[in-house]
Amino acid sequence: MPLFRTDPSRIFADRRALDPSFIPSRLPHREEEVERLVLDLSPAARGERPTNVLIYGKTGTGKTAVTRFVGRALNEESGGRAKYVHVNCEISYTPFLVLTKILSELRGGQPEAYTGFSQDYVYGKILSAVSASGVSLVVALDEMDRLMARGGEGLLYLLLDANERLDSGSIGVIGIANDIGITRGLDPRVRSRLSEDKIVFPPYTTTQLMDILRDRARVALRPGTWDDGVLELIALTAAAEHGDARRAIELLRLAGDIADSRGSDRITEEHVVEARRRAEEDYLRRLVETLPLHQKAVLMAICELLNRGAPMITMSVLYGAYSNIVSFAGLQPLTQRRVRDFVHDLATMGLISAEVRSFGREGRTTVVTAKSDPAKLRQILLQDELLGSLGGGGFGGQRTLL
DNA sequence: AGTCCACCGGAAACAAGGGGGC
DNA sequence: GCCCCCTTGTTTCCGGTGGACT
Repeated sequence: MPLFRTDPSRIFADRRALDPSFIPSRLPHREEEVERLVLDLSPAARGERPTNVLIYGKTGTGKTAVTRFVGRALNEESGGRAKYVHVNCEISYTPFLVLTKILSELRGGQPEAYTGFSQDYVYGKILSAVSASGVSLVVALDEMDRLMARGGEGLLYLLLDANERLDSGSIGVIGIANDIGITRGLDPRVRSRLSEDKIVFPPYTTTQLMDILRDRARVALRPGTWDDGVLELIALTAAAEHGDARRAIELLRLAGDIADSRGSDRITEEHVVEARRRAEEDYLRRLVETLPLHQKAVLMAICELLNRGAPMITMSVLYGAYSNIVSFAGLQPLTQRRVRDFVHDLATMGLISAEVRSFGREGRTTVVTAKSDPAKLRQILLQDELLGSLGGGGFGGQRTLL
């Protein structure tokens, strides 16, 4: 029996319509937000400076989709008077990378290497490109949160201040962030200039998610392969997780894939349940597999301590366990300060929870507890070449590393 | 009220690596 | 070949600090 099916899909009519990057022709329940953003950017369409705007909302509330949607229209309809550039700060996560991304977009979208040039040089090139063409440049900084820890404020200052230095043309900024508190601690001048307008994207409700899913299903799936019951199950799942539309669409695609691979001619609730299980496991696996080695070792130490029924994992206990594991592997342990950062990172990812607690005379320290299933984590960690080899092949049973 | 523990967490310095200009 | 720029990951340093204990 062949491993792959080559006959046309029984489920999908156009699977791309369920891609995360797909921009649909209409955005249900975001009409107001679209209208508001259009209003903010309309000066740019006439070649004037647009209103700077801050956009807030949790993941999957349509921030990126709305901004791209409006930005694309701006590029198409302004007759070259405006140029919209969308920067994903997950990828361009330093001021320098953002500036080079903007410059290469201004020069036609070909990625160019600017390493070795100074930030000032790239900034100057942007200013002269804008000035020479007289264009209204609109820069959207998506996932701006990522940038703030790495000198994002300086970049914002440069972009917002650019208009003072331009003879012709202008620059407007759209800041897109998950956290509403992102402007706290910003220089008041930067903050007030950036937030000339603020748009908050509320989470989608279950019924709104249903509408979105129905829209997508009509384009992406063959008629008769889905029903409202299936979509509702997906919508309920996503609504439970702060109304995340991206996740809802991903689940629909995965459920479709599962139905397809089983040769079914329709998506059932069973497929959705299976999709949900796989999505969770994939997420965990991806997260853990991409951790740097020492961070994996820290996580492994936590799993081992829990495995041995350690009553409480304090920083010193954890550091001791981590040092053991790393030394086993013939490596030099990193300092406790660094491990502290790792613990903090793991907690941010939701893999563990870490809480600073004081014990009076016994001092103050971070206490770590499990958040995901330690046995499952351990299973994934043992697939790492180095960590897995520590048990001498037959590892994975009851033996521990400590 | 003051002490003291066991770290916490910010900041700065440092090392190494990738890359360009001259 | 040397110098400069940017990035990433880490170490070093050090001024806090919550709350049980005296």
